[in-house]
Amino acid sequence: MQPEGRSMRENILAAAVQLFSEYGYHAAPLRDIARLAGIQAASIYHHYPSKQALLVEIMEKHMQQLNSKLERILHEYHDPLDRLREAIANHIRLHTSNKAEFFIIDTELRALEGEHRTRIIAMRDTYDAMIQEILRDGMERGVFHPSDVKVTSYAIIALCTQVSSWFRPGGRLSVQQVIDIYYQMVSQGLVRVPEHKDEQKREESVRT
Amino acid sequence: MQPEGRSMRENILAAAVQLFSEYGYHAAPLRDIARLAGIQAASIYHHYPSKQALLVEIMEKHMQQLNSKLERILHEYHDPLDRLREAIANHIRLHTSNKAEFFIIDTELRALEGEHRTRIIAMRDTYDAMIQEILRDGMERGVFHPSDVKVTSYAIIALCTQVSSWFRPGGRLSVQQVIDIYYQMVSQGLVRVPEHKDEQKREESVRT
DNA sequence: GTCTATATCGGGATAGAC
DNA sequence: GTCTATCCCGATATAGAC
Repeated sequence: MQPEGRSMRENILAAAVQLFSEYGYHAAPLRDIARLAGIQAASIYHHYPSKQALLVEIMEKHMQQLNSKLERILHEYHDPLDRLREAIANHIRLHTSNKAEFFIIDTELRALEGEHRTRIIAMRDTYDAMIQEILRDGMERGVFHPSDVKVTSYAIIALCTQVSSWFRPGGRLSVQQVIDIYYQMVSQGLVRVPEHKDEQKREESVRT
Repeated sequence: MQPEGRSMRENILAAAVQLFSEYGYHAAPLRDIARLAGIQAASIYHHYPSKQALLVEIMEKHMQQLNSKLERILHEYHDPLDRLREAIANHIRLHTSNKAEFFIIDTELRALEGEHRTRIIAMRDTYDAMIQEILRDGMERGVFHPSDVKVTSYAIIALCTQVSSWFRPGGRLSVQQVIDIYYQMVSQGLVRVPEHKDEQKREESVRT
């Protein structure tokens, strides 16, 4: 079932990714992972010390990638709009090219035990902090509307993250189209403004 | 541990809500639920036929509430902006007043078996369809920017749903403040527009 | 490096007394 | 309506042969 060019270690991890994302960590039996990889359950222990180790390896690898790519974007770009667009694009690209892996990251944090949990959550917090830095800087420079930085960052991340739950490669929309739609929405919002009233208007309370 | 005014049936459900949301459905042992409710595991079966039944009852009850409230909003309001604001408010109000329950709905759909799964997913699809109707109508009437209705609906729902994962009652922000921030963001977006250029501009491709 | 066989445990669920 | 005792199964993980 698995391509032959991969090592058994990789085969096992790929099988774990598939089953963890499909049934969840606790509901995916090691025996099934083994069967998908074409070996017996006991043989997994030659490559990994535990089931938990599979989960940790999946999460760590891809969180690291997400973080390091965003870090590079922050160094390369300095205009808040560029940063925002590139951050959204980065998030969506990874969440679509590695759908299953990021779906696991976003749904199985609870399944991590002790140390591992603390470490992965710290990585996620680092990511959050970088997004918040983009927003804070953009607001200070008057490019973004003033607004609650933390809440806004959660909102943007939630938005782009969820892509991994409905996106189908080769489906109706290309990755780039999804990126464009989301960037449009985050930056401009839904509402069309037919005439240009005093822009202070939006600073007032939303509810009349 | 549980208030005395509730029936044991309710006690058990409340315990299940707490543990399912904290550890996940599969990781929450029935014995622990029983202990939280102050009885033995076997006694649960006098009130519920199975562990699965607890999950189904939690999900069905609150999805029904979410749907019926949105349905009423669609009947009461006809202006797209009112509808959007009320839909967001409804979603966020329920997701904050019943944090744990909706967190379960949003993370444990996979844990539903057979029939139940189909039924709950159908309820969710009904909800999606109502949100999409608000968007479609608003775009047709020129109140919203033209954009992909499905993707936009997923985005809004993802945004408002995630509130249940970080919101703390009695925390820094009130429910109404969160609603205002989110409505602001969905309707207006992040980017401040200092001068009012030709509004057709936004219809063009985002990437130069 | 993979196998078969098995240890060990904890899970959901049931039986039947009170 | 709740209890104790227990069934039965499937889970992760280990031992040791090949």
